[in-house]
Amino acid sequence: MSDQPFELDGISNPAPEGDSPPPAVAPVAVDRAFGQDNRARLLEEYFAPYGTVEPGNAWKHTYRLLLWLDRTTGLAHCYESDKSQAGRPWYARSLAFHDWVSASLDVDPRDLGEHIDVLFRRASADLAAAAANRRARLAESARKQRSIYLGRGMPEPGEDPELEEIVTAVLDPYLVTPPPAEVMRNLTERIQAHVGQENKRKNLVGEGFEDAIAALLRRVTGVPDVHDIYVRPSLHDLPGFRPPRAGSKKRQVDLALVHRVSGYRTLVSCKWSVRSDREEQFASDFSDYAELEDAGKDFSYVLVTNEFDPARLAAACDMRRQNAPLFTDVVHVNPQGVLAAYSDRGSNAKTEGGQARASRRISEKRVQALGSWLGSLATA
DNA sequence: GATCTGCCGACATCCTTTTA
DNA sequence: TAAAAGGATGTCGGCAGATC
Repeated sequence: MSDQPFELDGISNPAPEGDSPPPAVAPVAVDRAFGQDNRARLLEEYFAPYGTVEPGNAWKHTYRLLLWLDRTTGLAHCYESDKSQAGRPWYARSLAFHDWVSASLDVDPRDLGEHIDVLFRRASADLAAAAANRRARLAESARKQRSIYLGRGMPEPGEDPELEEIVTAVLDPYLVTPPPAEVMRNLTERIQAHVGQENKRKNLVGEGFEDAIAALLRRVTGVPDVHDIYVRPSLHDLPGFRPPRAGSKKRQVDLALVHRVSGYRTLVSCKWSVRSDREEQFASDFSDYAELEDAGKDFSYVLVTNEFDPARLAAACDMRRQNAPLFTDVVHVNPQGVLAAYSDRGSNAKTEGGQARASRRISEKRVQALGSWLGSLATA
């Protein structure tokens, strides 16, 4: 893959608002910066310079688009942050993964953050711009709303006395004069926005992962010629599935592929990460799909994930329905990244049961690489 | 002490209903 | 009829108790 042609300048540090006019926002981002239309626009922009995608590079695009740095460690996020703190077992694994992914993307480990997380950073910039526009638009009515309380000492929007106190207490020895109230308010608003930003990520990662995989499917040579690709379709819009009974909730699937010649159907569940409640959902989803299957023909059920937890990854491989594996294929963005994390040299772990089990699933190819799955679809 | 397991909160979007 | 409000749904990571 060539060096990042996608323009990222200015994403991380948008200019402070001040008196400057509100920034321009793409129309699709005005109300729903994280919505599917804006995600589609951002993906289109991202992939435009590349044209088609080699299956072997699919994981690089996925990580450039969606992987992020854990703010508490500065390392590529591959596990829950509380267990990834320095000195704890997953810190060593996070270091190993960060080292591996930096080398594989051919970037300096210190600069990795500038090369990944494109989708979230772009959508967040749109969100901030849209919020600035909205504030500017509502400023006049806000002024009217506050006017009847003039002189009553009403708090200003964005004021956070506790946070201001922390900031001024720390900086006090270095300040010649206390910052003006407006400057402090602007600072606390920016700190709050920065801290609150991480909570929004999961809203983008979820469907953003599905969109990114769909975008790759459409760009790997051969796949769109051989398969019709559906993103979050209703099940009954796919051939061979019937609508649910009246009054029952309609069923959706994350992604679906239908072979253009044979009509063979592949239902895909995309989950960036897995928890046990989601594992249960896999089984109940499959049972719903099977119940609504109306053509009397087989279909595949595939999991695409970026889960690093060995127990969860192995469990997904081993889940069964009746006398067959639940998932036809378990696809990981890059199993080599998982193995790199497990191979950390600083770990003092005593038990390796889960890791050994997950590693075995990878070596047996039960966990398949995204690239090889895409390649197999192109030739299917 | 490490790993496994399950629950929960924060959030955004999307769809439906209500209000002006 | 358009805008606003309300509610449902679905996403994920964080967290903590249970187990090994």
